[in-house]
Amino acid sequence: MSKTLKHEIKADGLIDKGMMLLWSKGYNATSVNDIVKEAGVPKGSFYFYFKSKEDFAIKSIEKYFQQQFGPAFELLDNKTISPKQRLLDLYELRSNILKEQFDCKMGCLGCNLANEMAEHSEAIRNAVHSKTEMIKSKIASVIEEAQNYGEISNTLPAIDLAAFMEDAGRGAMVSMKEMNSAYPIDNFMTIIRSVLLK
Amino acid sequence: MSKTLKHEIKADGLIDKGMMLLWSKGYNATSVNDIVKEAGVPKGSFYFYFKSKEDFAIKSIEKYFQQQFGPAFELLDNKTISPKQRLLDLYELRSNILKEQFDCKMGCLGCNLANEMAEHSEAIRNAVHSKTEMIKSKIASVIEEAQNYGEISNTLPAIDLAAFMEDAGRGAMVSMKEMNSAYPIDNFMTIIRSVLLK
DNA sequence: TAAAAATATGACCACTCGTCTAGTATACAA
DNA sequence: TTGTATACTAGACGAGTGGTCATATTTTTA
Repeated sequence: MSKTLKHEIKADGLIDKGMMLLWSKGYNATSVNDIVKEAGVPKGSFYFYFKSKEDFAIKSIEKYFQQQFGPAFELLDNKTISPKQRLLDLYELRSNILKEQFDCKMGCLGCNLANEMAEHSEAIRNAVHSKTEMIKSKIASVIEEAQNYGEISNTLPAIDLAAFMEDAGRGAMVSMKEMNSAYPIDNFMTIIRSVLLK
Repeated sequence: MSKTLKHEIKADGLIDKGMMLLWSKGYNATSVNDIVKEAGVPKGSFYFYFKSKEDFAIKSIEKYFQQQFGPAFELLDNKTISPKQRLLDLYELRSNILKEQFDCKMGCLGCNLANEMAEHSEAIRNAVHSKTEMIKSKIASVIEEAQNYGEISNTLPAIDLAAFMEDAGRGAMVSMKEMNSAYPIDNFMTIIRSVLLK
Protein backbone atom coordinates (compact mmCIF):
# COMPACT_ATOMS: atom_id res chain seq x y z
CA MET A 1 0.00 0.00 0.00
CA SER A 2 1.43 3.38 -0.97
CA LYS A 3 2.43 5.88 1.63
CA THR A 4 0.07 8.54 0.42
CA LEU A 5 -2.80 6.06 0.43
CA LYS A 6 -2.16 5.02 4.02
CA HIS A 7 -1.88 8.64 4.92
CA GLU A 8 -5.22 9.33 3.32
CA ILE A 9 -6.93 6.45 5.06
CA LYS A 10 -5.83 7.74 8.44
CA ALA A 11 -6.84 11.28 7.60
CA ASP A 12 -10.18 9.96 6.36
CA GLY A 13 -10.91 8.31 9.68
CA LEU A 14 -10.40 11.61 11.43
CA ILE A 15 -12.66 13.32 8.92
CA ASP A 16 -15.41 10.74 9.27
CA LYS A 17 -15.67 11.27 13.00
CA GLY A 18 -15.00 14.98 13.03
CA MET A 19 -17.44 15.73 10.24
CA MET A 20 -20.33 14.58 12.40
CA LEU A 21 -19.25 16.92 15.19
CA LEU A 22 -18.82 19.84 12.83
CA TRP A 23 -22.17 19.04 11.31
CA SER A 24 -24.13 18.81 14.52
CA LYS A 25 -22.33 21.35 16.71
CA GLY A 26 -20.95 23.83 14.21
CA TYR A 27 -17.41 25.12 13.75
CA ASN A 28 -16.83 27.23 16.82
CA ALA A 29 -18.51 24.80 19.19
CA THR A 30 -16.38 21.90 17.99
CA SER A 31 -12.86 21.84 19.37
CA VAL A 32 -9.86 20.02 17.97
CA ASN A 33 -9.84 18.13 21.25
CA ASP A 34 -13.41 16.95 20.65
CA ILE A 35 -12.41 15.68 17.24
CA VAL A 36 -9.34 13.72 18.29
CA LYS A 37 -11.12 12.29 21.31
CA GLU A 38 -14.00 11.09 19.13
CA ALA A 39 -11.57 9.52 16.68
CA GLY A 40 -9.37 8.03 19.42
CA VAL A 41 -6.29 9.74 18.04
CA PRO A 42 -3.67 11.73 19.98
CA LYS A 43 -3.90 15.45 19.67
CA GLY A 44 -0.48 15.81 18.05
CA SER A 45 -1.50 13.58 15.16
CA PHE A 46 -4.23 15.97 14.15
CA TYR A 47 -1.68 18.55 13.12
CA PHE A 48 0.32 15.92 11.31
CA TYR A 49 -2.62 15.20 9.04
CA PHE A 50 -4.13 18.67 8.82
CA LYS A 51 -2.62 22.10 8.52
CA SER A 52 -5.18 23.67 10.85
CA LYS A 53 -8.71 23.37 12.12
CA GLU A 54 -9.87 25.42 9.14
CA ASP A 55 -8.07 23.04 6.77
CA PHE A 56 -9.82 20.14 8.49
CA ALA A 57 -13.20 21.82 8.02
CA ILE A 58 -12.58 22.32 4.32
CA LYS A 59 -11.60 18.68 3.82
CA SER A 60 -14.72 17.69 5.76
CA ILE A 61 -16.87 19.84 3.50
CA GLU A 62 -15.41 18.16 0.44
CA LYS A 63 -16.00 14.69 1.81
CA TYR A 64 -19.48 15.64 2.92
CA PHE A 65 -20.66 16.74 -0.50
CA GLN A 66 -19.03 13.79 -2.21
CA GLN A 67 -20.67 11.40 0.26
CA GLN A 68 -24.10 13.00 0.46
CA PHE A 69 -24.60 14.14 -3.10
CA GLY A 70 -22.73 11.49 -5.06
CA PRO A 71 -25.54 8.92 -4.86
CA ALA A 72 -28.20 11.60 -5.09
CA PHE A 73 -26.83 12.85 -8.37
CA GLU A 74 -26.75 9.44 -9.92
CA LEU A 75 -30.52 9.73 -9.87
CA LEU A 76 -30.31 12.79 -12.07
CA ASP A 77 -28.37 10.94 -14.76
CA ASN A 78 -30.76 8.03 -15.08
CA LYS A 79 -32.17 8.71 -18.54
CA THR A 80 -34.74 5.91 -18.27
CA ILE A 81 -36.78 8.20 -16.01
CA SER A 82 -38.35 11.45 -17.14
CA PRO A 83 -36.46 14.62 -16.13
CA LYS A 84 -39.20 15.99 -13.89
CA GLN A 85 -39.51 12.69 -12.10
CA ARG A 86 -35.75 12.61 -11.60
CA LEU A 87 -35.92 16.02 -9.94
CA LEU A 88 -38.75 14.95 -7.68
CA ASP A 89 -36.90 11.75 -6.82
CA LEU A 90 -33.82 13.76 -5.91
CA TYR A 91 -35.68 16.07 -3.55
CA GLU A 92 -37.66 13.18 -2.13
CA LEU A 93 -34.44 11.33 -1.34
CA ARG A 94 -32.81 14.32 0.25
CA SER A 95 -35.81 15.17 2.39
CA ASN A 96 -36.20 11.60 3.58
CA ILE A 97 -32.58 11.59 4.69
CA LEU A 98 -33.07 14.84 6.56
CA LYS A 99 -36.21 13.61 8.25
CA GLU A 100 -35.45 10.03 9.05
CA GLN A 101 -31.73 9.64 9.29
CA PHE A 102 -31.08 12.62 11.47
CA ASP A 103 -34.37 13.25 13.21
CA CYS A 104 -34.71 16.81 11.92
CA LYS A 105 -31.66 17.79 13.92
CA MET A 106 -28.65 18.38 11.74
CA GLY A 107 -29.60 20.17 8.56
CA CYS A 108 -26.87 20.34 5.94
CA LEU A 109 -23.21 20.68 6.86
CA GLY A 110 -22.54 23.02 3.95
CA CYS A 111 -25.44 25.27 4.78
CA ASN A 112 -24.61 25.28 8.48
CA LEU A 113 -20.99 26.21 7.95
CA ALA A 114 -21.78 28.77 5.27
CA ASN A 115 -24.16 30.47 7.65
CA GLU A 116 -21.79 30.40 10.60
CA MET A 117 -18.48 31.05 8.87
CA ALA A 118 -19.04 32.84 5.54
CA GLU A 119 -18.06 36.17 6.99
CA HIS A 120 -15.09 34.95 8.95
CA SER A 121 -13.36 32.41 6.73
CA GLU A 122 -13.03 33.10 3.06
CA ALA A 123 -11.65 29.59 2.58
CA ILE A 124 -14.69 27.92 4.10
CA ARG A 125 -17.04 30.23 2.24
CA ASN A 126 -15.36 29.27 -1.01
CA ALA A 127 -15.37 25.57 -0.25
CA VAL A 128 -19.12 25.55 0.28
CA HIS A 129 -19.82 28.00 -2.50
CA SER A 130 -18.08 26.03 -5.24
CA LYS A 131 -19.97 22.86 -4.30
CA THR A 132 -23.24 24.74 -4.19
CA GLU A 133 -22.69 26.20 -7.64
CA MET A 134 -22.00 22.76 -9.03
CA ILE A 135 -25.19 21.39 -7.53
CA LYS A 136 -27.25 24.30 -8.81
CA SER A 137 -26.01 23.91 -12.35
CA LYS A 138 -26.69 20.16 -12.36
CA ILE A 139 -30.23 20.75 -11.20
CA ALA A 140 -30.72 23.59 -13.66
CA SER A 141 -29.74 21.39 -16.57
CA VAL A 142 -32.37 18.79 -15.63
CA ILE A 143 -34.97 21.53 -15.20
CA GLU A 144 -34.15 22.74 -18.69
CA GLU A 145 -34.48 19.22 -19.99
CA ALA A 146 -37.90 18.96 -18.38
CA GLN A 147 -38.96 22.31 -19.80
CA ASN A 148 -37.94 21.26 -23.30
CA TYR A 149 -39.61 17.91 -22.80
CA GLY A 150 -42.84 19.77 -21.96
CA GLU A 151 -43.01 18.38 -18.43
CA ILE A 152 -42.56 21.72 -16.70
CA SER A 153 -44.57 24.62 -18.01
CA ASN A 154 -42.90 27.16 -15.74
CA THR A 155 -40.94 29.37 -18.14
CA LEU A 156 -38.54 30.94 -15.67
CA PRO A 157 -34.86 30.61 -16.55
CA ALA A 158 -33.84 27.16 -15.32
CA ILE A 159 -30.84 28.46 -13.40
CA ASP A 160 -32.97 30.96 -11.46
CA LEU A 161 -35.54 28.33 -10.65
CA ALA A 162 -32.82 25.95 -9.51
CA ALA A 163 -31.25 28.63 -7.34
CA PHE A 164 -34.60 29.49 -5.81
CA MET A 165 -35.45 25.90 -5.04
CA GLU A 166 -32.08 25.26 -3.45
CA ASP A 167 -32.43 28.42 -1.37
CA ALA A 168 -35.93 27.46 -0.32
CA GLY A 169 -34.58 24.06 0.68
CA ARG A 170 -31.87 25.70 2.77
CA GLY A 171 -34.39 27.86 4.54
CA ALA A 172 -36.59 24.86 5.15
CA MET A 173 -33.65 23.15 6.83
CA VAL A 174 -33.06 26.10 9.12
CA SER A 175 -36.74 26.13 10.06
CA MET A 176 -36.72 22.38 10.51
CA LYS A 177 -34.00 22.76 13.13
CA GLU A 178 -35.75 25.70 14.71
CA MET A 179 -39.14 24.00 14.91
CA ASN A 180 -37.82 20.53 15.62
CA SER A 181 -40.32 19.35 13.08
CA ALA A 182 -40.51 17.91 9.58
CA TYR A 183 -43.21 20.36 8.57
CA PRO A 184 -40.93 22.80 6.70
CA ILE A 185 -39.50 19.98 4.60
CA ASP A 186 -42.89 18.49 3.84
CA ASN A 187 -44.25 21.91 2.99
CA PHE A 188 -41.26 22.48 0.72
CA MET A 189 -41.95 19.23 -1.13
CA THR A 190 -45.64 20.02 -1.51
CA ILE A 191 -44.99 23.44 -2.95
CA ILE A 192 -42.27 22.50 -5.40
CA ARG A 193 -44.54 19.71 -6.63
CA SER A 194 -47.67 21.79 -6.92
CA VAL A 195 -46.29 25.18 -7.91
CA LEU A 196 -42.65 25.46 -8.92
CA LEU A 197 -42.21 22.33 -11.01
CA LYS A 198 -45.70 22.61 -12.49
CA MET B 1 -35.50 58.78 37.20
CA SER B 2 -36.52 55.46 38.70
CA LYS B 3 -33.92 52.88 39.48
CA THR B 4 -35.46 50.20 37.31
CA LEU B 5 -35.62 52.64 34.40
CA LYS B 6 -31.97 53.58 34.76
CA HIS B 7 -31.16 49.93 34.96
CA GLU B 8 -33.03 49.24 31.75
CA ILE B 9 -31.34 52.09 29.90
CA LYS B 10 -27.93 50.73 30.80
CA ALA B 11 -28.93 47.20 29.86
CA ASP B 12 -30.34 48.52 26.60
CA GLY B 13 -27.05 50.18 25.70
CA LEU B 14 -25.29 46.88 26.18
CA ILE B 15 -27.87 45.16 24.00
CA ASP B 16 -27.63 47.76 21.23
CA LYS B 17 -23.92 47.28 20.85
CA GLY B 18 -23.82 43.57 21.56
CA MET B 19 -26.66 42.77 19.18
CA MET B 20 -24.59 43.92 16.22
CA LEU B 21 -21.75 41.64 17.26
CA LEU B 22 -24.05 38.68 17.78
CA TRP B 23 -25.66 39.43 14.45
CA SER B 24 -22.48 39.68 12.43
CA LYS B 25 -20.23 37.21 14.20
CA GLY B 26 -22.66 34.68 15.66
CA TYR B 27 -23.02 33.42 19.21
CA ASN B 28 -19.90 31.39 19.74
CA ALA B 29 -17.61 33.83 17.97
CA THR B 30 -18.81 36.73 20.11
CA SER B 31 -17.33 36.84 23.59
CA VAL B 32 -18.67 38.64 26.61
CA ASN B 33 -15.41 40.60 26.48
CA ASP B 34 -16.16 41.76 22.95
CA ILE B 35 -19.57 42.95 24.05
CA VAL B 36 -18.46 44.94 27.09
CA LYS B 37 -15.53 46.44 25.21
CA GLU B 38 -17.79 47.57 22.38
CA ALA B 39 -20.22 49.11 24.86
CA GLY B 40 -17.49 50.69 26.98
CA VAL B 41 -18.75 48.96 30.10
CA PRO B 42 -16.63 47.16 32.69
CA LYS B 43 -16.66 43.43 32.35
CA GLY B 44 -17.95 42.86 35.86
CA SER B 45 -21.08 44.83 35.03
CA PHE B 46 -22.22 42.41 32.37
CA TYR B 47 -23.37 39.89 34.93
CA PHE B 48 -25.06 42.57 36.91
CA TYR B 49 -27.33 43.33 33.98
CA PHE B 50 -27.68 39.84 32.55
CA LYS B 51 -27.99 36.41 34.06
CA SER B 52 -25.69 34.87 31.48
CA LYS B 53 -24.49 35.19 27.92
CA GLU B 54 -27.48 33.11 26.85
CA ASP B 55 -29.82 35.47 28.68
CA PHE B 56 -28.15 38.36 26.87
CA ALA B 57 -28.69 36.68 23.51
CA ILE B 58 -32.38 36.16 24.23
CA LYS B 59 -32.88 39.79 25.20
CA SER B 60 -31.04 40.78 22.02
CA ILE B 61 -33.32 38.59 19.93
CA GLU B 62 -36.36 40.23 21.44
CA LYS B 63 -35.05 43.72 20.80
CA TYR B 64 -33.99 42.76 17.29
CA PHE B 65 -37.42 41.61 16.20
CA GLN B 66 -39.13 44.54 17.81
CA GLN B 67 -36.74 46.96 16.11
CA GLN B 68 -36.58 45.33 12.68
CA PHE B 69 -40.11 44.13 12.25
CA GLY B 70 -42.07 46.76 14.09
CA PRO B 71 -41.95 49.30 11.25
CA ALA B 72 -42.18 46.58 8.60
CA PHE B 73 -45.41 45.30 10.03
CA GLU B 74 -47.02 48.68 10.08
CA LEU B 75 -47.02 48.36 6.31
CA LEU B 76 -49.17 45.27 6.59
CA ASP B 77 -51.86 47.08 8.53
CA ASN B 78 -52.28 49.98 6.10
CA LYS B 79 -55.72 49.23 4.73
CA THR B 80 -55.53 51.99 2.13
CA ILE B 81 -53.26 49.70 0.09
CA SER B 82 -54.37 46.42 -1.43
CA PRO B 83 -53.30 43.30 0.49
CA LYS B 84 -51.07 41.92 -2.24
CA GLN B 85 -49.31 45.24 -2.63
CA ARG B 86 -48.77 45.37 1.13
CA LEU B 87 -47.08 41.99 0.99
CA LEU B 88 -44.85 43.06 -1.88
CA ASP B 89 -44.03 46.29 -0.08
CA LEU B 90 -43.05 44.35 3.01
CA TYR B 91 -40.70 42.04 1.16
CA GLU B 92 -39.32 44.94 -0.88
CA LEU B 93 -38.53 46.84 2.30
CA ARG B 94 -36.88 43.87 3.96
CA SER B 95 -34.76 43.03 0.94
CA ASN B 96 -33.63 46.61 0.49
CA ILE B 97 -32.47 46.69 4.09
CA LEU B 98 -30.58 43.45 3.63
CA LYS B 99 -28.94 44.65 0.45
CA GLU B 100 -28.18 48.28 1.14
CA GLN B 101 -27.92 48.73 4.86
CA PHE B 102 -25.70 45.78 5.53
CA ASP B 103 -23.98 45.11 2.23
CA CYS B 104 -25.22 41.53 1.95
CA LYS B 105 -23.15 40.62 4.97
CA MET B 106 -25.30 40.03 8.00
CA GLY B 107 -28.46 38.19 7.12
CA CYS B 108 -31.05 38.02 9.89
CA LEU B 109 -30.06 37.72 13.54
CA GLY B 110 -32.93 35.36 14.27
CA CYS B 111 -32.13 33.09 11.39
CA ASN B 112 -28.41 33.13 12.14
CA LEU B 113 -28.87 32.24 15.78
CA ALA B 114 -31.54 29.63 15.06
CA ASN B 115 -29.19 27.93 12.66
CA GLU B 116 -26.21 28.06 14.97
CA MET B 117 -27.86 27.41 18.32
CA ALA B 118 -31.18 25.59 17.84
CA GLU B 119 -29.69 22.25 18.83
CA HIS B 120 -27.71 23.53 21.76
CA SER B 121 -29.89 26.08 23.48
CA GLU B 122 -33.55 25.37 23.90
CA ALA B 123 -34.03 28.88 25.25
CA ILE B 124 -32.57 30.54 22.15
CA ARG B 125 -34.46 28.18 19.87
CA ASN B 126 -37.70 29.13 21.60
CA ALA B 127 -36.98 32.84 21.54
CA VAL B 128 -36.51 32.82 17.78
CA HIS B 129 -39.28 30.34 17.16
CA SER B 130 -41.99 32.29 18.92
CA LYS B 131 -41.14 35.45 16.96
CA THR B 132 -41.05 33.52 13.71
CA GLU B 133 -44.47 32.04 14.34
CA MET B 134 -45.90 35.46 15.01
CA ILE B 135 -44.46 36.81 11.77
CA LYS B 136 -45.73 33.86 9.75
CA SER B 137 -49.25 34.22 11.04
CA LYS B 138 -49.32 37.96 10.31
CA ILE B 139 -48.21 37.33 6.75
CA ALA B 140 -50.63 34.45 6.35
CA SER B 141 -53.56 36.64 7.32
CA VAL B 142 -52.69 39.19 4.64
CA ILE B 143 -52.26 36.43 2.07
CA GLU B 144 -55.69 35.17 2.98
CA GLU B 145 -57.06 38.67 2.59
CA ALA B 146 -55.49 38.91 -0.86
CA GLN B 147 -56.88 35.52 -1.85
CA ASN B 148 -60.39 36.52 -0.81
CA TYR B 149 -59.96 39.86 -2.54
CA GLY B 150 -59.11 37.98 -5.75
CA GLU B 151 -55.61 39.41 -5.98
CA ILE B 152 -53.83 36.10 -5.50
CA SER B 153 -55.12 33.14 -7.44
CA ASN B 154 -52.81 30.67 -5.76
CA THR B 155 -55.16 28.45 -3.74
CA LEU B 156 -52.63 26.96 -1.35
CA PRO B 157 -53.47 27.33 2.35
CA ALA B 158 -52.27 30.81 3.29
CA ILE B 159 -50.31 29.57 6.28
CA ASP B 160 -48.35 27.09 4.16
CA LEU B 161 -47.61 29.68 1.54
CA ALA B 162 -46.47 32.13 4.22
CA ALA B 163 -44.24 29.50 5.80
CA PHE B 164 -42.74 28.61 2.44
CA MET B 165 -42.03 32.21 1.51
CA GLU B 166 -40.40 32.91 4.86
CA ASP B 167 -38.29 29.77 4.54
CA ALA B 168 -37.28 30.69 1.00
CA GLY B 169 -36.32 34.12 2.29
CA ARG B 170 -34.19 32.56 5.00
CA GLY B 171 -32.41 30.38 2.50
CA ALA B 172 -31.86 33.37 0.25
CA MET B 173 -30.17 35.15 3.15
CA VAL B 174 -27.84 32.22 3.76
CA SER B 175 -26.93 32.16 0.08
CA MET B 176 -26.53 35.91 0.04
CA LYS B 177 -23.89 35.61 2.73
CA GLU B 178 -22.27 32.66 1.01
CA MET B 179 -22.14 34.33 -2.41
CA ASN B 180 -21.47 37.81 -1.14
CA SER B 181 -24.05 38.94 -3.63
CA ALA B 182 -27.58 40.32 -3.80
CA TYR B 183 -28.60 37.81 -6.46
CA PRO B 184 -30.40 35.39 -4.13
CA ILE B 185 -32.52 38.20 -2.71
CA ASP B 186 -33.35 39.63 -6.12
CA ASN B 187 -34.16 36.18 -7.42
CA PHE B 188 -36.39 35.62 -4.39
CA MET B 189 -38.30 38.84 -5.11
CA THR B 190 -38.72 37.98 -8.77
CA ILE B 191 -40.10 34.54 -8.06
CA ILE B 192 -42.53 35.49 -5.33
CA ARG B 193 -43.83 38.24 -7.62
CA SER B 194 -44.13 36.10 -10.72
CA VAL B 195 -45.05 32.72 -9.29
CA LEU B 196 -45.99 32.47 -5.63
CA LEU B 197 -48.14 35.58 -5.20
CA LYS B 198 -49.70 35.22 -8.67
C1' DT C 1 22.11 -4.40 9.59
C1' DA C 2 22.47 0.54 9.97
C1' DA C 3 21.08 4.94 8.69
C1' DA C 4 17.39 7.80 7.39
C1' DA C 5 12.86 9.15 6.84
C1' DA C 6 8.12 9.06 8.31
C1' DT C 7 4.90 8.93 11.88
C1' DA C 8 3.19 8.98 16.74
C1' DT C 9 2.76 11.12 21.15
C1' DG C 10 1.17 14.01 25.02
C1' DA C 11 3.08 17.63 27.71
C1' DC C 12 3.09 22.26 27.04
C1' DC C 13 2.46 27.27 25.29
C1' DA C 14 0.20 31.64 25.47
C1' DC C 15 -4.16 32.98 25.36
C1' DT C 16 -9.30 33.43 25.82
C1' DC C 17 -13.52 31.74 27.62
C1' DG C 18 -17.87 32.51 30.72
C1' DT C 19 -18.59 33.19 35.39
C1' DC C 20 -18.31 34.71 40.10
C1' DT C 21 -16.81 36.67 44.45
C1' DA C 22 -15.15 40.05 47.29
C1' DG C 23 -15.02 44.47 47.49
C1' DT C 24 -15.77 49.68 46.45
C1' DA C 25 -18.76 53.54 45.42
C1' DT C 26 -23.14 55.69 45.83
C1' DA C 27 -27.78 56.93 47.62
C1' DC C 28 -30.70 57.58 51.07
C1' DA C 29 -32.73 57.23 55.89
C1' DA C 30 -32.08 58.33 60.68
C1' DT D 1 -23.07 62.95 60.20
C1' DT D 2 -23.60 58.43 60.41
C1' DG D 3 -25.20 53.70 59.23
C1' DT D 4 -27.00 50.77 56.02
C1' DA D 5 -28.77 49.09 51.75
C1' DT D 6 -28.21 49.09 47.07
C1' DA D 7 -25.61 49.68 42.67
C1' DC D 8 -21.77 48.63 40.57
C1' DT D 9 -16.94 46.79 39.28
C1' DA D 10 -12.08 44.84 39.25
C1' DG D 11 -9.86 41.11 38.81
C1' DA D 12 -9.20 36.31 39.68
C1' DC D 13 -10.87 31.50 38.65
C1' DG D 14 -10.71 27.07 36.53
C1' DA D 15 -11.50 25.25 32.31
C1' DG D 16 -10.63 25.13 27.70
C1' DT D 17 -8.65 27.06 23.16
C1' DG D 18 -5.81 26.21 18.69
C1' DG D 19 -1.40 25.10 17.98
C1' DT D 20 3.76 23.55 18.80
C1' DC D 21 7.53 20.69 19.76
C1' DA D 22 11.01 17.54 21.55
C1' DT D 23 11.21 13.02 21.83
C1' DA D 24 9.99 8.21 20.88
C1' DT D 25 8.73 4.73 17.83
C1' DT D 26 7.98 2.56 13.45
C1' DT D 27 8.89 1.98 8.57
C1' DT D 28 11.64 2.41 4.52
C1' DT D 29 15.81 2.52 2.17
C1' DA D 30 20.67 1.39 1.35
